[in-house]
Amino acid sequence: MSVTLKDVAQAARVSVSTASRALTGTGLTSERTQQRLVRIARELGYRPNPIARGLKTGQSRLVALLVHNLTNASFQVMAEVLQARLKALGYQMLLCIGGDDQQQESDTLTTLVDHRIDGLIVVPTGKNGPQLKALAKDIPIVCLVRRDDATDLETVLADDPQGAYLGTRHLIELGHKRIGLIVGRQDTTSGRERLSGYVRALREAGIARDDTLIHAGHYVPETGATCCRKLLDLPRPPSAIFVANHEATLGVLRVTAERNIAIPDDLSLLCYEDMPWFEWHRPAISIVDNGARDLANLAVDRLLHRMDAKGSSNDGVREYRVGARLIQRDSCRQIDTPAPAKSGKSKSSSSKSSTAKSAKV
Amino acid sequence: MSVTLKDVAQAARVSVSTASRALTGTGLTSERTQQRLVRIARELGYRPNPIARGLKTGQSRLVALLVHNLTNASFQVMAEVLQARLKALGYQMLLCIGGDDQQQESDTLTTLVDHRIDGLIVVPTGKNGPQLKALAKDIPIVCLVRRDDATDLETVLADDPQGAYLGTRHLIELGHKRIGLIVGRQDTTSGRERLSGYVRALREAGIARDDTLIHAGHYVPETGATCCRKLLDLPRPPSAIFVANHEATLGVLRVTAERNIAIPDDLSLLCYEDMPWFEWHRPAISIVDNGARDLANLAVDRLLHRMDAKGSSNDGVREYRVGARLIQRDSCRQIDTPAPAKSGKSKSSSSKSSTAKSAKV
DNA sequence: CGATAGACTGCAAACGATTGCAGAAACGCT
DNA sequence: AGCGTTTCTGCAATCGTTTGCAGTCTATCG
Repeated sequence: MSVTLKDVAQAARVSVSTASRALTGTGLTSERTQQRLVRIARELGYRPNPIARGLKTGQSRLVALLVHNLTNASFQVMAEVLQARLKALGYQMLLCIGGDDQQQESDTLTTLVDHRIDGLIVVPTGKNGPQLKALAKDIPIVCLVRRDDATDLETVLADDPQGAYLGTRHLIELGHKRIGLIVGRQDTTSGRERLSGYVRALREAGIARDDTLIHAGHYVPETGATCCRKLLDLPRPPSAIFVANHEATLGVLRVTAERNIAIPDDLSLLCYEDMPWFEWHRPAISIVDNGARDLANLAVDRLLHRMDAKGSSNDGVREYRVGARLIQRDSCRQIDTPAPAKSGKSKSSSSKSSTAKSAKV
Repeated sequence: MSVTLKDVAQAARVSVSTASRALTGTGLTSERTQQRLVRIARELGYRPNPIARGLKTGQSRLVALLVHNLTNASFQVMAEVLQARLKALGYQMLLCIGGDDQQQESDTLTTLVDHRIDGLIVVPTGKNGPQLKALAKDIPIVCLVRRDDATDLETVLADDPQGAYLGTRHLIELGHKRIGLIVGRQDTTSGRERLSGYVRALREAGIARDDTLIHAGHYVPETGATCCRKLLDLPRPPSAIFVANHEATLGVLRVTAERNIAIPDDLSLLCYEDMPWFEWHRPAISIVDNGARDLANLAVDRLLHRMDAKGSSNDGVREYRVGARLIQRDSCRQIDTPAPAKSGKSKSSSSKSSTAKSAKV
């Protein structure tokens, strides 16, 4: 069907081997034939067959990204970054959705290695640690966003302790003393780390930790809602809430809307991770950005490095952190007065200028 | 590295050909050896090498899904559905992000055919019509969500005329007479079709079409915002807005929030396409669902059909529509009174029961 | 001028499967 | 027993590349 190396060789009246060498540019052919073959190949529209090549070389020029779902906006931008970077390097990215099912993820994994992918970037669910570990012997693997404790794979992570610290400190600087935290379960690394950052910021500011202000749960909207209710129902409710996950944010927004709580006037809201609609929301939601772009870029870098330095590639470093940064929008407000009695219905209306920045004066 | 067919054959003391036949189950081997080989293969952990197989058979058991981005939630669920279905059939799905760049999409396309994918499901951007057309001669292609007018490829579409009709009629039934429409550009099929559905519903209801109520533009938040402003600034603003795209919805929500317009009390809002946060938004946003799941399923069906009936597979039908359906939530309100003077600031507070359904009484 | 190194080139064997063809074995039939 | 069928098996070619090895040619040098 398509034109093969043999066709090119025939057209050029050379052997296939010469054609191969000329086109792959091994430098073992004369300048002249090399150029001639390149020209002829182009004229004929020759495209090397990656399957045949793969069979011989054992490489596929395929790199897989395995995630468990795509709903997280961070994954989307990471996927896009990876796609772009890898393509530029001559690799095709395979984006695979593992799903929540352990078995399905495992199957996908084996299919991928069957296809002899050259590298794998995976957001580990923690359900297939052993398999990953075994696979890592054969192909370069880099973990992204999460660490799999069952393995000692190289991992690229957001600096969660620092991000949570940054966010909390921001709220403290705005004058908040009672800051509610809705965080991930404490049996996950990210849950623990985000809590630790929060705690550290509090301690540095000399604010006593109040465990009634701290709620942990799964990263789903429902968690956000129930935790938010609990916080608001406290005898002394917080003046600010730090939601350590975008899914949970949905629940919080819902509850505050239901209770007619104005953000940021009645309550400041800070969120971890960005969503495209956050800046379109009214008020636009301030966030701690986990740096998805940087994460993705670093992940490719590490993976490529491993793919080059095949085998012995143990640099010692196993964990890379990329810094989080604060993006101030309109959902956090300076508290200057020592908190006047909450009216519970103080309609905030417009005044777009009530952002953290401008209120700082 | 891994165990090959030859290893299995040796272990079983048969030739590779016999082993091959036994394991692929061509029925040309004796029951006994067949079973024996299957057993041995399993014991040895034999996994056929798809690359080698592909080289010989010209098939790859790979099916690609090419989209231009992943931000649209519909694409996410479609991707998940396709992944699941295809995996069950023994195919691996390749999810590829074409991006906005025509060149990049084109490159991806050629890479895919280089890799001898068995089939392609593509959301056409319209930028690579000719290439798609050419490719269609070699591999089965099904277009999804959009039609590429430059080709006559088999296409699976949402029933946009019907969806828009459904939504508009819903608003009319709620008593709305002046219904703003923010729709896609009229040089796109979906833009035209959604407009046509809107117009038809109006006509059926005997409502005169008012072109000041109709605004078209790109599917981005900014469009939503500017169009929304124009609508609200009308001497006689609409009592309901139908936004024919989820991105534009962001802009609309922003503007209504800025202007302190209460939904649904001051303005009913209906949106095309679902987003995960729509039902968490307050008020939860009613939508016309384009049936992403059905679309995806139908697309696989069609693709598989083409892949089976290779070559002559021209059934005549080139376009499949899957029905849209209305999902009522809380953003549309019954208009019973002949529209009392708009106070412009009527704070709506809570009363969660003001949904379309309950207000119907 | 002849030897020899160096630069190219071609032959042929891989890579790991599938598959047409032909031979071998087993079987039934006259 | 002889023969034709049927059923199973193995040989070897093939898919489109890459690559070790050996051969050819040119050029350079003594």
